[in-house]
Amino acid sequence: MSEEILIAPGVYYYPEYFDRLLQETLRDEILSHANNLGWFQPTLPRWGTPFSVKMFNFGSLGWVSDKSGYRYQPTHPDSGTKWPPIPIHLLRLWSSLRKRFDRLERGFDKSATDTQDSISDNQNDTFDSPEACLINYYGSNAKMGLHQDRDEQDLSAPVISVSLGDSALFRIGTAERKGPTQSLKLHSGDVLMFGGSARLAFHGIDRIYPDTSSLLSEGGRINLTLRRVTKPAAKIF
DNA sequence: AAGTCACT
DNA sequence: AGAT
Repeated sequence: MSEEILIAPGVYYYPEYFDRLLQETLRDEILSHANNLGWFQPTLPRWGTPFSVKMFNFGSLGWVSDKSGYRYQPTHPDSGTKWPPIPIHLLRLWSSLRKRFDRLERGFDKSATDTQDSISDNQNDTFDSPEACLINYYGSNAKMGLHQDRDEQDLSAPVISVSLGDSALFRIGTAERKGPTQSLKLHSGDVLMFGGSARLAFHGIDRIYPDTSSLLSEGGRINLTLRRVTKPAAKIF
């Protein structure tokens, strides 16, 4: 496992989790699908004001927003096409860090169960695989105001996010809008995970630092967020 | 208000 | 630039 840094209760930072080769693999898979089916531009409920970021999704359910509201749906809002499957490297990331999070939350010592800490898949993982992978593309002037991820029925699983491309200034606070915040500079390949007491923490992107990465030829930043949406089915032995 | 702008 |  790469370095693990506790930012706040329930907020974990893994700098340089993905090496350059894996970043390139993820980039290629994301861009081929998103450019093929098309990015969509989310708009604010009621007002219809467009976001500055472009979006796309992988997985059985994708997050979308328009005048009707925020919601998860299995199809692209423009074409009605089903979202492509979540890339294998992201499923592995989820499997690994989701287990890690449970142990950290339950207060277990890592060494006690380390031999079980495999990133390999097995049938028991299906019940807890990520259903949604939202992809946000930030141009050099794009921002994302402070908000909560609260459109999921199941808030017990953490949110896991991956940064690709240009660096960004990320800010995260508490579950209260007026709570104190901390800023963190995220770089290409970094992973951030927040859940438990931080699952409803307000967070956002204050700015993108242009030309700080060569990963994306057109510049900008791609952020991937893996989430559980529906209540997981009961595990039966 | 997952926006945009303002102020310290 | 960075924090709010």
